[in-house]
Formats: sequence, structure tokens, C-alpha cells
Amino acid sequence: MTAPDRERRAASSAAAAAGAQIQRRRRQRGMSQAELARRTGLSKATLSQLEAGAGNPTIDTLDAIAVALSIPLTDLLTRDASPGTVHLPATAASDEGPTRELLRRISGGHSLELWRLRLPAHTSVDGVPHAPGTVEHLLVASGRLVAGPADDSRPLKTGDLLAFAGDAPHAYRTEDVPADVTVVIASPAVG
Amino acid sequence: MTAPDRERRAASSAAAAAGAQIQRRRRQRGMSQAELARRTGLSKATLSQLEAGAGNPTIDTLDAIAVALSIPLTDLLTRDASPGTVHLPATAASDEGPTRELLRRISGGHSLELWRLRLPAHTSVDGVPHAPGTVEHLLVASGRLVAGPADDSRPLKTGDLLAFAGDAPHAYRTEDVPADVTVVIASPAVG
DNA sequence: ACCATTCGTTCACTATAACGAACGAATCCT
DNA sequence: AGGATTCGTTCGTTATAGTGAACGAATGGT
Repeated sequence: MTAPDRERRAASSAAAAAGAQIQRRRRQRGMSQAELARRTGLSKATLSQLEAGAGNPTIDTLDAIAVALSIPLTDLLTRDASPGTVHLPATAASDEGPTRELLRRISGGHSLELWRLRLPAHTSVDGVPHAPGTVEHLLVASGRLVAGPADDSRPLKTGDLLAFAGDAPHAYRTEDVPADVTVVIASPAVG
Repeated sequence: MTAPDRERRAASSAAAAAGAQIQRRRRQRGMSQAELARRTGLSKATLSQLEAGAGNPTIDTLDAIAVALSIPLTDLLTRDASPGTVHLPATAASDEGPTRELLRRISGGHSLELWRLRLPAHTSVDGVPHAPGTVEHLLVASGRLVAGPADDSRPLKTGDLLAFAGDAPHAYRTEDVPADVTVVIASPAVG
């Protein structure tokens, strides 16, 4: 890469986005730059410049930060906004004939993770906030639970679908019955 | 970061994984290192070392490569889900404590559809072949069925996950018990 | 056979990412 | 108030990511 090329890319969205992301996640955890510096083994100077969007971090630097923040490396490279909560109650199964029902469609540019979440009765689990723009889908395979964003959680039963923003604090909680839940996480990718 | 720290991380999985990923995607496109160097504006030397897993690229370098390969930046940092058919049998639920299990990860650039498929007993349904590159995921919420590509279908029970290429002919078939299946269809974004 | 390309690698050099140290501004104690 | 921390920033220095040139090996044309 030539020097001019590098300059032209200096204000590159990738580096700036990563910087913003680092700052956001750090503050989310009530962590100071100094403390993050201690945990990562990086210098305060480096973090300061990165968060200012001025830097061009190496993959090792980003990895160290991701580890210290307990998030996947890729979460530092994703961005943007989040939708509202959608609750689709289970529909009655028809007695005869197979049914095919479209629950939800999300348009392009997403990465995808499928998780299985098993909760015994009377259990509460906090969800790890994901990258901004991440949408989380809960499909209740069996049981009951209360789940969703901290400020808008819903009671769910077998067959229900709940979609909500995965970048805000959220939690799953069972009461008298255990729950078996499939979680589909769709994250927008930076291209 | 101190010098010893850096050395210790030299064989870091993050850098090595990125290197492997770069090589894989480049070859997939029948592109030589030299040509990728031209398109990215990077030197051949840099690419050679990165693919060898020896490097520690900056975010700008990775971004340039991602752009040249027309893939989201995050794809360079992600292990791709294996392309073939994958069958993940249900795991036993632990008696105590919640379990969180990553079933599958698919890198960016996908649109997403969630379907619910309900099959009465003794029913057979042909799946519509989707666009090339589409991956279909079956999550068995309850019951049993035999499903998958026409030439490689598998018996599935409650809790199983089956992933297979959705662009080939495939079918779902129940025997003595009905089945309730969540289908996640990931299609590569157009463009 | 020969020369011309193109490939991926290695090496010395240059540009720069990350560092350590010092700074002023806030905040919290006596 | 005064001293002690802790914060985030800025500075000069050091370690290293990326460069350009040269290399041997492989391929293609004449």
C-alpha cells in the first residue's frame, strides 16, 4: 500500500466503526480506558487513539480488546440500528395436512448463529448483549419462559416466536416448568 | 503490550484463522496472490505472509482484502460453517443449570427466513429447491422425521439439528409420529 | 531449446502501530 | 484548602506491519 492510499483510508469507516464500538462496549460495562488498558495489556495511549477513531489497529490488538470485553472479535466490526420487539404467538396445528408458515424474513447482509438454550425450572439467565443491529429470535421448542429486553420482556409458551433487539440487556427466566429454546441470532455485517 | 506478549501471541489463532480464511476465499475465486495484491493495493509480500499465518494485519489491510474479495469484513475472522450436510443430534439436557450451546454459525451476506413446518404422521413433503448457496437448517421441536437432500436424508428426532444445501432437491417425511420443525433458511444476498 | 511470464517466497528498508512518560482536569479524601 | 487518585489526552521513542526488489520454480509461447 502506498502512503497516499493509507492517508485516504485514514478516516476509514472500518477503523472509525471499530473505535466507536470499543468505546460503546467499554462504557456499557462501566469500564474506564485505564482499566481496559490494564486488562488488555495495551497502553492507555493506544486505546485513547483507537476510540477517537484515529487508529488502525492490528488484529491482535482488536483480539485482545475483544477478549477483555468478553465479546466475539467480529462484534467489534459490526454496527448500526435495532428494531422493535415482535411477538408471534403459536398457532393451532391443523388436524390434517402439513402446514408451512413463514414466521419472519430478514433481508440481506446478515451473519447467523443458531443456539440451543435449555433452562431448568426456576432459572434466570442474563443474555450477553451483542453487536448493535443484532436481532435475536427465540423459538420456544417446549416449556414456558419469560424473556426479552430488560424493559419489555414477554411471557412465552411452546411454539411462540419472539424477536427483539439483541444489543440491549436482555434475560431469560423460567418459572414452574423448564424450557427448551432455539435462539437464532442475526447480526448485520460490515462490508 | 510488551514485546514478549506480542511474541507469545504471534501464532495467535485470530491472525492464523484470518490467514487461512483469506487463502480459502481467494482460491475460491481462482485468484492468485499476485492478482489479489493488485486489486487490494497491498504488496505480494504482505499477502504471502498473512496467508502463511505469520502476520498481524491491521484493520485497514483486512478491510482492503475484504473489499477486493467482495465479502463482509467479518467473514475474514469467522470460521465458515462446513458446506456439506451436518447432523447435530440432540444433547442430553443437564439436570442442573442452564445450558447454552452454539449449534452453527454462518458468515455474513445472508438473508434469513424462519419457517415453522408442521407434519402430521405418515406425511411426505417435497422441499422447494432454493437459490444456489442457500443453506437450510432444520430444528426439530418435537416428533420424528426423515429429512435432508434426496441423496442423503437422515432420521431426526426431537432436538436434532440438520443443516444441508437448500439448492438441491430435498424432502421431509414423517412416519408413525407427527413432527414440528423450525426451518431456518439462509440465502446469500443478491448483488 | 530458449525466452518471457507469472507464481509464491525471502530479505533489507520504510512507514507507522503501539509504547512509556508526562500532562491537565476531575473527583475524593482528610 | 491541600494532597492523592484516577481519568483521558498528547508527546517523543521503539517495535513491527507493510513495502519493493530480487529470487527460484513452474508454465506458455515461438
